[in-house]
Amino acid sequence: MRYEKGHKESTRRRIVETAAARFRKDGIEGVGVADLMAEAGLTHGGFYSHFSSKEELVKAAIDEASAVSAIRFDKRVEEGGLEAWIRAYMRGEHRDHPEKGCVVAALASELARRPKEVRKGFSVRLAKVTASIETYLPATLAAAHKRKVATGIFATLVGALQMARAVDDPKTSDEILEAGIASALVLAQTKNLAS
Amino acid sequence: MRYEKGHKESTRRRIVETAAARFRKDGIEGVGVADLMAEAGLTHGGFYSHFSSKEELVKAAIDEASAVSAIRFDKRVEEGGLEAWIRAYMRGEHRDHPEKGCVVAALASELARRPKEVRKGFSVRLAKVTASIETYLPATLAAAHKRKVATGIFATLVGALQMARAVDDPKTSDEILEAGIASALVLAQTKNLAS
DNA sequence: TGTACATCAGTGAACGCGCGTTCACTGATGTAC
DNA sequence: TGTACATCAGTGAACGCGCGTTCACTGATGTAC
Repeated sequence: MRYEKGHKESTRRRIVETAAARFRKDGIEGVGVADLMAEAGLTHGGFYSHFSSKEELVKAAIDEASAVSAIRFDKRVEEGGLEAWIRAYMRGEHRDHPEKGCVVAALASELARRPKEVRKGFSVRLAKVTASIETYLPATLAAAHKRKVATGIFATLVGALQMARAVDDPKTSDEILEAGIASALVLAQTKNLAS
Repeated sequence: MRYEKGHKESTRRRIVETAAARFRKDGIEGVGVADLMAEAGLTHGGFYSHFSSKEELVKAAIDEASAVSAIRFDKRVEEGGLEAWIRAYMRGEHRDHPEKGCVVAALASELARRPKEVRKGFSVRLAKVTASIETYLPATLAAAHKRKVATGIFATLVGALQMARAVDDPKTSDEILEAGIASALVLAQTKNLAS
């Protein structure tokens, strides 16, 4: 072989990482295979020796982005607790750089239209993030209620980040981020749930 | 003129309404002009006597969908209060029919990538919905805090609905809707905010 | 050690297709005389 | 009242373009003898 061992694997990883960033920045349908390959320093023809279709890359890219997010979440929460993660998630930097950020906030509405296989990987990761959040909630909450609140916290952050990105006025956008922090913190301190 | 007065206006409205539904269902980039015109019972060539570009239709369709949502919100909240609206928003029927539902949940992540003019109309509507929610929050909340909580409630619903749509398992999806209701209700009953 | 051959990641031209957009045209009706 | 003409919403063929995908090819290297 003319390339050293592991060369193909590292090329594949480079394509997946490029795609994970570009999909979050420009949307899945907003990025073409040729465009992506050029950004990875390759020509488009070679794409199909790595993936059988664009959809297969979509799945790999979402899995990759989810995994990286999960690792970053765990690290942040270990260092500073749930509140530090909430504040980090709602930072202006996160809003302004979707390509490096949460894949749920960047692609949720597009993800709903993808084939089941793509959504499967996403679901698994979502469950893990929610489970992690649960462990940081007040002990007074019943187990079943912890799950609900954890899901609610994540939903609040995802919704707020998306709204902050979609709004046209920077001041309003900043206010939405602040509102997201305040609301997520209220949920994080919930002592018990009705019913 | 060979068509009765107001004919063109009603055709235009029909195109906008068709677009408002299809964009929410299949995404803005997932629906073509020809496809849309056929669904409205027309041929694609006539499109440009109504709109100067697809982007102009996108703006009109989002304004239309936002206006209809706002009216439905006001009606629901007048009838049954904030809790009734929260429960209606988080219904399985809403999750399963994005084409008739909230435009924010259906398109938020795509909207962030649209030109400023499109986002402008969206921002105005978002502010109105938030202002409406505010009026139903506990009087013990300071005015500035009402805004934050109202934004947080809407963010929670939007995020939860999107997650419920993206997840691959129906049971998990139902649980997310329940979590969205519980969390939004916690926020709706917040008596005061720290700081 | 030197030559012939096999390997295979990556190349780049070409494919059919659907996109947004343009434009010369149609034909039913209202208006002018 | 009857004929000639103007109007203009809607038609449908055609445009250039970029998409995802295919495929014959390249050329640097490892292996066989």
